[in-house]
Amino acid sequence: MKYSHSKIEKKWQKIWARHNFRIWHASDNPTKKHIYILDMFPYPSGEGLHVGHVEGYTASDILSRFYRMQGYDVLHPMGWDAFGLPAENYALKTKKPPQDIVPKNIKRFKEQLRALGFSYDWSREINTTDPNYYKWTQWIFLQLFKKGLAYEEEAYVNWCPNCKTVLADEEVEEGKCDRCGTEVERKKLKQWVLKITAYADRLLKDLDLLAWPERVKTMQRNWIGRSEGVEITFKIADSDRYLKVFTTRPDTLFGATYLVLAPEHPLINDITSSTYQNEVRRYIEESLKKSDFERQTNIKEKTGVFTGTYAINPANKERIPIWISDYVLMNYGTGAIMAVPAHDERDFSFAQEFHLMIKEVISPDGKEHLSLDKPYTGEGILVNSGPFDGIHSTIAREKITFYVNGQKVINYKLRDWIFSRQRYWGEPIPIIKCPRCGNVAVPEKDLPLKLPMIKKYEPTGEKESPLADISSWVKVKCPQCGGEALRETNTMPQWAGSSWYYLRYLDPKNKKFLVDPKKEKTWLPVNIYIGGVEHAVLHLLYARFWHKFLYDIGVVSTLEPFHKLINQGIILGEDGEKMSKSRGNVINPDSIIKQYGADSLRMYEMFLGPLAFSKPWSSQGIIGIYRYLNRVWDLIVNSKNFDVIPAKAGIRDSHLHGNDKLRRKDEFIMTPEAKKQLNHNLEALERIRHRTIQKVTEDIKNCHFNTAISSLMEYTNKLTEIPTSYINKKYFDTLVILLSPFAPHLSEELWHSYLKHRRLVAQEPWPTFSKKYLEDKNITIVIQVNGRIRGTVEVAKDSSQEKVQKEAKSIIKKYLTGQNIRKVIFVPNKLINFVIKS
RNA sequence: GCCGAUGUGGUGAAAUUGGUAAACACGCGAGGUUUAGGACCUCGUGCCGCAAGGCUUGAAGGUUCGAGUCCUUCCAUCGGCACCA
Repeated sequence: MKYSHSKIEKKWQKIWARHNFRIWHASDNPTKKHIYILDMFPYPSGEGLHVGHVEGYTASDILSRFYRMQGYDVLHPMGWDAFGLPAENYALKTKKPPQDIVPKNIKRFKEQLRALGFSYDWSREINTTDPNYYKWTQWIFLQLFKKGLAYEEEAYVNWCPNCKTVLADEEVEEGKCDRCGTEVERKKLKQWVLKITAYADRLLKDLDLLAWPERVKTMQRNWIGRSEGVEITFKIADSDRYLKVFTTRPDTLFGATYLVLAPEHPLINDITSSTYQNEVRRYIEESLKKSDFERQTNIKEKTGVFTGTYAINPANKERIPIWISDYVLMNYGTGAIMAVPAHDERDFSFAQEFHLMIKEVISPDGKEHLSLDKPYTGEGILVNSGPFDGIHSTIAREKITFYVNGQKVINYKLRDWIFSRQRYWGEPIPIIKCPRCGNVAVPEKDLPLKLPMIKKYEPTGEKESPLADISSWVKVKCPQCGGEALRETNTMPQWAGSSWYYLRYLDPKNKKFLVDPKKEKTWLPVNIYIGGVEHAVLHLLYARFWHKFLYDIGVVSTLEPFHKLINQGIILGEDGEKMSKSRGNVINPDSIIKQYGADSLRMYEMFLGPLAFSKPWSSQGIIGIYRYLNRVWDLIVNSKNFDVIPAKAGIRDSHLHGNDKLRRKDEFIMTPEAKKQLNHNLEALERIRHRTIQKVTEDIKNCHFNTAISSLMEYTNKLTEIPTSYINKKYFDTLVILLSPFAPHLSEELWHSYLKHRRLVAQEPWPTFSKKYLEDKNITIVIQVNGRIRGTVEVAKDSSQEKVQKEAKSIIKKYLTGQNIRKVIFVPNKLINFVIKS
């Protein structure tokens, strides 16, 4: 019998699919040990599943199957993140509504996931575009609105002229739209904004609670960008106005030789002296035209303009000029800085450009230097700082802050989350704009506020979404005063639905509430969350924000949603480059499944290397796994290996051919050496079985799937060395059970049809190992002289030093003759090291 | 520039607390089987050397009886952030 992967896989997929895959359903039984293993749900694009999805989903499937066999109640759900631009853009291109396209894509994805044998609990399937789902997305928005955490604000925002919508800061990469690559523009627009900054501190601090990869935590820390500093007030000279600046280095205050305002700073009009007004106006116009990105690209060349006005440095009462420059950003700190060119690179280059005074106040060696050719940004001793001379900068920070009555403040780089999109395919924002009452929440009983079908969903390119055209939908009575009002026509961003989906899996059909508190307590937090690193500052930050908000209003009981996060690495093309259509190096999972089967694909991706590494695909490599599965099949089904030992032992079997060999397996006459070898192998086999169970168990727990597979191969190789007829069936049972999370179809087939078990292998308890079998009776001890290996000796386990030393000495006699042994280091069951004088 | 991760054969990679570096595979070489190719099976395969032996985990130091593993400095690759005062 040949291993026919496609037949076997179809057969078992059909069996698993009975009763909507009931065998994979989580039971919600509160008395059982439970574990929540979650995948980042896919965006069902028209492209279908790629090999990167397969990697993460296989890892989580192995874990799920493993924990089920270990007796856990496992929650392993799947769903669809289907709102957002890709579906809508595809709809525009094909002139079909997204409502038609999305279900088709979902169907394709679901078939592909099924063809890979993933053990999802499909009874909990969710879809972010389903009104029964987004009802609760809207509900969460309303709670944010009621707490004042969702509000409208007129601000400069990122506008993508191609996607014709605003974007969140997180969606802009190097000044470009992360979706289409178009350079974003700066537009002043009134937008819905979520106050994520109110949670900045908690989002930062609680990272310490999480078992996440360090780089993801670092990315979030950098993104939140907390910095402690001081606000210092400067008096404007010849005026009774004041100006606040933010600095993290108040110790350098005596070196502040000018101030700089952002071009958007509200005080500019009031303080600019009449002679400089034209110049200032021109400069501001120029810089407001630039996008944030343009302002940030030319880092070296500084531009700016003098206001003609001076301020008083509160430390030394010196008059210092006030300048305007676009290297100062309005939306960080106070939009104004004190410039200390001697100790800051940006201020230094600005001062050089405009010939402003550079005054040294921090010196690494405590001496004054006549001139600086570059700024010194480190700590040191204060000079030129009046009463503070000679004090170390770290101490002077406090003292000078107190001296000038500075206010300690904490600033964050994190900005509030711009939450409206001028596009059709998203959750409608449940707000009614009433000319009398202002923004009014849609009553909760009217949720979901359904997204209406529409003829033209092209983006308007204006601040309204295409929904604005449907007057029957837009015109509405104000729920508060009953007067004529209009609906908000903007929709939510793609990230809304994915910010809480892990909660809905717990209770997907609950009509009364987002999630039953009892179920929430049973399952949260998610124990293991697997997905790509590309969501580090988008989805993962947004979801943590919403979760913390839901915690505050009592919907969830844990501080954090995802306890352990695992990022799978990227699978590169065979050329070592990122897979892409234009490079032509894309590997299609469907064709791999067709050629080698889902089991081979799953197992190959796991064998490739550590889960978190980026690894290139190798079409030779998958053949290696395919061969291995064939060997397992042959071992159990065809028992091809039976003649190995006799052949080695010198029995001539050349007159036997093909199937004759199989039939004649019991007729071998063994030579004494062959018998001895066989007995030795059989004795070793039980220890190897236990060790393999231990290794595979621990490796799966640690997600070391590549080494788990290695030890399965070693175990299989050992079994192949012994004639099948001598092997107790339990050795094959163990192999198939251990293999089943990796290659479930093949395993079920062998388990059922050849090892003749009645239950599914997936429902078999995971095997256990016992300590007493883990170690050999005899142990090889390494013999070293001065730490260099000179030989080995086999002794009984736990032999005394005396005994080992005696034997070892005789083995490496030639290295010791005439030498003075100074010291002997003995590590029981490991090594013995003779230290001799040289 | 700052932050994070990673550097081991021809390739993907293994290696409890520091204790036989290169497990498991791919590739390659030789042989077997096969009408042939493919598939399969057996043996070999870090480097130098005929051998004895010596060398080897990005580089250089250090700690130790002993370092891929610990410490210091440096280099390279990948990823993230980047005028955030």
